[in-house]
Amino acid sequence: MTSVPLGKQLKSVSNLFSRRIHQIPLYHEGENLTPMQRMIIVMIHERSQTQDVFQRDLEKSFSIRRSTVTGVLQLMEKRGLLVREPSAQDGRLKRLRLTETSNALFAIIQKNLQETEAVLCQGLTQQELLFFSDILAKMEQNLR
Amino acid sequence: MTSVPLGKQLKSVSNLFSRRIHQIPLYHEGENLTPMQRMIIVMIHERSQTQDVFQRDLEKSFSIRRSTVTGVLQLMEKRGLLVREPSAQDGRLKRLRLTETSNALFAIIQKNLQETEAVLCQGLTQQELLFFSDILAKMEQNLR
DNA sequence: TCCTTTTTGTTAGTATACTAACATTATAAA
DNA sequence: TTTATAATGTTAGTATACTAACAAAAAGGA
Repeated sequence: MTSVPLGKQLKSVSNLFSRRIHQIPLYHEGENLTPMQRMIIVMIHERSQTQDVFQRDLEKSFSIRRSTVTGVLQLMEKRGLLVREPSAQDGRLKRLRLTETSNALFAIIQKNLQETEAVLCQGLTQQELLFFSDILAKMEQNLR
Repeated sequence: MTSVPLGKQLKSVSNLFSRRIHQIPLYHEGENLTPMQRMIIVMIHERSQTQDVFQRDLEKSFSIRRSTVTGVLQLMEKRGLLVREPSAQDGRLKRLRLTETSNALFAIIQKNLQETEAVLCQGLTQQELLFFSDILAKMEQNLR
C-alpha cells in the first residue's frame, strides 16, 4: 500500500488538464468550446469513420453516466455542434452525427488537444508513457 | 508522441474513482458525504496537526480554483462539517477547523478512502505505483 | 506618506458530474 | 402470447468545476 494518495493526485492532474484545454480559445457562436465538447467531437469524428455512434458509446468511452451524456449532448445539439437521430433499427438508440460546423472544426480541435497532450507529456519518454497508460488501463478495470 | 489519449484516460479513471468513493455510504444529517467533502476532511485533519490550514491551501492541494474552494466550503460549513474563522494576523485569510462531528468521522472516512485506493491499485506492485506517482507528479508540474 | 500591485476570498453564471426515479423499446422467459 | 427483465435515454435535483468581475487586506515602491 502506497502512502501516496493516488486518487487525489489523479483528480488534480485531470483538473489541470481540462483547464489547460479550455484556455486554448476555440470559439463557435461566441462560445468557447468546452473540453468535453472538444473531446466528444474528436471521438465521434474518428469512430464514425467505421461505425455508427450512439449515445451509449459515450458512457463507456468517457466513463460518465447516461444522464451526463444526455445533458452534454442536448447542449451541443442546441449549439449546432451535432445532431441526434433515432435509430430505425432500434428505437432505444440515438445516433450521433457531427454537423458541417463541427466537422469543419475537427482538425483545429484535434491539433489543440494534441498540443495539450504534448504539454502533459513533456520530459517523459515514450516508454514511460506506454507504461503509464498500461497502469491507467488496469486501474480503469479495477474500478469498473 | 503517444497515440493514446492520456488526458481522456486520466479523466475516465478520475471519474470512476470519485464514483466509487461516493458509493461507500457515509451519512451525516441524512446526506451521504461527497468524495470532495471526504478528501477535504482528511486533508484538514492531517495538515492541522502541524500548522494552520487556510482556504488557499486547498487550491494547491486539490488543484482547484478559489471560487470552487469557496463553494465547497460554504456547503460544508452549512452542514456543520467545518468552521471558517478569519485570521487575526492576516485579514485576508480564513482558517479552517473541523467540527466535533467531522473529527469524529475522520477515522471512518480515512478507512473508506484507503479501501477505494486499494481497489484502484489492485494487482499493481509497490514499485509500479511509485513509478506511476512520479509520472503523475511530473505531469502536474508540466500543466502548472 | 501615497500609489500600485499582489494575495485572498466572494459572487454570478454556466458546464459537467452524480443519484434516483421514470418512460420506452427490445429481449428473454413463461 | 404474455409477462418479466434488460438496455437506452430523459428528467429533477444537487455537487463540483470553470471564468470573469469584484472587494478587501497586505506588501512594495515612489
